[in-house]
Amino acid sequence: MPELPEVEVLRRTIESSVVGDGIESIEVRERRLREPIDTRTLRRLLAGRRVIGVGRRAKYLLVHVERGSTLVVHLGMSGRLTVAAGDAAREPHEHVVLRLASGRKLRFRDPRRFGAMFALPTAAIDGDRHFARLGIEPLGVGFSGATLAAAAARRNASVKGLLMDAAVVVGVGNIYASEALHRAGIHPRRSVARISSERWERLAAAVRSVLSDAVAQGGTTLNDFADALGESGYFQVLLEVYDRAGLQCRRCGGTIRRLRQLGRSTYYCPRCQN
DNA sequence: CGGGCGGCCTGGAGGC
DNA sequence: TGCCTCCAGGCCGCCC
Repeated sequence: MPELPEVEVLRRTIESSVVGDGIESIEVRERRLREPIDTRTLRRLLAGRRVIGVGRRAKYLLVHVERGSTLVVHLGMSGRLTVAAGDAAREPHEHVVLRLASGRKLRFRDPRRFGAMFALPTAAIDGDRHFARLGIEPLGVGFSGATLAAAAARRNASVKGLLMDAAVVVGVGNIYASEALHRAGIHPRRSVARISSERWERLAAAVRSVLSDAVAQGGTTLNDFADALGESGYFQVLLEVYDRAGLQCRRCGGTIRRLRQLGRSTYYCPRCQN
């Protein structure tokens, strides 16, 4: 589902459309998400307050409201958070509706219910169990090949496993891990113990470039990603390996292969990745 | 402690 | 057409 670029695109569209608007009321129709929704806390911390900013940490969207509270939204695999007219017809799996002072509604849909929605004091975010163990932001300052090399010390995992470990670097899921490794020319199964510092730098740069290119394209829409206004992304047409098994590598002409790794599909080009 | 795997859910695609 | 199986972008907790 949504990885860092999709959540960042959502952040920007939510920010431009709801900052300044007020949350009038909160209706929870289905509380059984990955974590059950605590409706009373949502109402206590959010109702009657205006949205003052929208942030993101890893794949979590942070909707900051007046008087020091934050609504946290995680899209899981199939979640969508969209702004709609107040009288818009209810959509399937619309679990939470926030009525806004402008008359519109912010609605959360999630067919698979792998998502999460909760509220907490803004000052408590860093210490909260969802955030306390998260690693570095790949598009922020300080992320480099040295970050990855340091995390690789005393480990023996595959490089793809390291990239997808949120305690090391956040926001990189199954699609962008495959894409970044392809850009860097590194085989996804390569042990982290056998990667030179030059390759770590190349990989960190590839992670950064693939994520920022995806943000610029509005994210990747394979099935259900859409931003706050319901717009799809376009990065899927620029994917070099993901979901392209059997097709030609656009860089070297080799044939893209799929393998099973950590229970997930990994895509790579055996000719230009080693 | 690191790392691998199953489980949580529903829907869509593809095979028979 | 219908039924079955597999698969999906995340994350947590359990096990070794």
